[in-house]
Amino acid sequence: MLRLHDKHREALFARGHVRTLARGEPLFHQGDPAAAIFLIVRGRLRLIRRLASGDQVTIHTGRPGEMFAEGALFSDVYQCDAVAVEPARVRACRKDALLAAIGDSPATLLALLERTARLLHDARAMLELRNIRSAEKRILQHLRLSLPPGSSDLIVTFDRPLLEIAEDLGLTHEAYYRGLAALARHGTIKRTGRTIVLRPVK
Amino acid sequence: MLRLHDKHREALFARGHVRTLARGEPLFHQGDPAAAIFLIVRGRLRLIRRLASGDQVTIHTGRPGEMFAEGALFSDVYQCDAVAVEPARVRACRKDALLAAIGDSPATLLALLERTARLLHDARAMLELRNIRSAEKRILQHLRLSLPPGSSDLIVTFDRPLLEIAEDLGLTHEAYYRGLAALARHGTIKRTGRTIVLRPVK
DNA sequence: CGGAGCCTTGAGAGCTGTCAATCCGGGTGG
DNA sequence: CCACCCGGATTGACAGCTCTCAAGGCTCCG
Repeated sequence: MLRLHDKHREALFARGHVRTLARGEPLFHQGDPAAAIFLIVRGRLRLIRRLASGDQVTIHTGRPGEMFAEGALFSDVYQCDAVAVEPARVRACRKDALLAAIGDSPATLLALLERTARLLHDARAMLELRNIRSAEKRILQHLRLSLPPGSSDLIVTFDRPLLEIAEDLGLTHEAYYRGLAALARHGTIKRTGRTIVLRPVK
Repeated sequence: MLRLHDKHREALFARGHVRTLARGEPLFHQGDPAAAIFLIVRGRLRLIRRLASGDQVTIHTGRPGEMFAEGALFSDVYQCDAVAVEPARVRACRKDALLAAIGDSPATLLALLERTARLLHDARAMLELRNIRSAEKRILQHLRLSLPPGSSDLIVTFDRPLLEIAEDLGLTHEAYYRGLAALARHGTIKRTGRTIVLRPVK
């Protein structure tokens, strides 16, 4: 879930063992010794907790480019099962290697903390977005949050299918398209493919 | 948003300036020099981002016991406005004091990273919960996640109003009560006040 | 040319939000 | 000591919104 700066990430995972998984194939199991953390190269993986009650709860869904199962850094065994939602490829980084690397330099550790804090911030912003019940308003606020910070123009361009954006927002893609269409109809936005221009609020 | 171990927290905030806020009163403004982070003693505070478009988006809502505005650690100025949602009291910790404290000991820094990673984990689990559309299933999965880990019995006891639990789950309290009632009707749970016993799955 | 994703729109049903009313327990002030 | 009030808990009725299912068009690529 953490995402290091690119150079650090490369260094840590460059020599790592690569593993290819079929749909539904497990990467590790709850209770296995926590020996490594992973970088997702392709596909999506799920962390699934098996409970005393006998059933399971999905804890997280990891995407390409993200670090995965970094909770293992702070535990001797994996706390969840990890399985591939779709055909996937991951690169492993042994835990001891990573701990040694960050143990060397407090600066690296601080950078890691910063990035984690930022991810936490993002996750919480996402939760706050989901408190908006109306699809149209939620979509609009998300667009506003997606504005490149610092820039004064009001243009958002998504670099992945709107399908996925909808999923992030907790909406079906149909509801998302309809919401965008409604916003465009009211003149609040102008859309061309994945590029959206917001109308300033007076 | 971070939450340090209690002793550390006490030490850091013990001498901190205390500030009392009325409903709607601002704690700081976007663009102010980031001089301190806060511990929420009472009430709830919101981080609100003012956008180039002219309107605002809520980024986070902080609760009593939580650290607040710790993003300020990594920025020279506050990125958001902070206002009290209700009458509130906070304790400040100057940023330089905090940085000095964690600069002294890498172990403290690592502990802080661990806690942040855990909060990130929790936030993402919450997001995953919200992907469950059905109120009844969402409530049930939340109960399962709320089981004290390690214990083999299936009892959850909430230490705050169910009203707030509902809010966390993104449901109205009415929908939450109805969901609980339905689960009890089907025999999936047994409830007495804020204590709930889950039925094992077969 | 054909297929696979992605995008788009329609119609209908079900679920949740909203509004409203009631009950209960605890705390407060007269 | 009692009356009152307030916040939490609970349930009913209804409207509205989103999900689901379905169908069709688009673009890119083999």
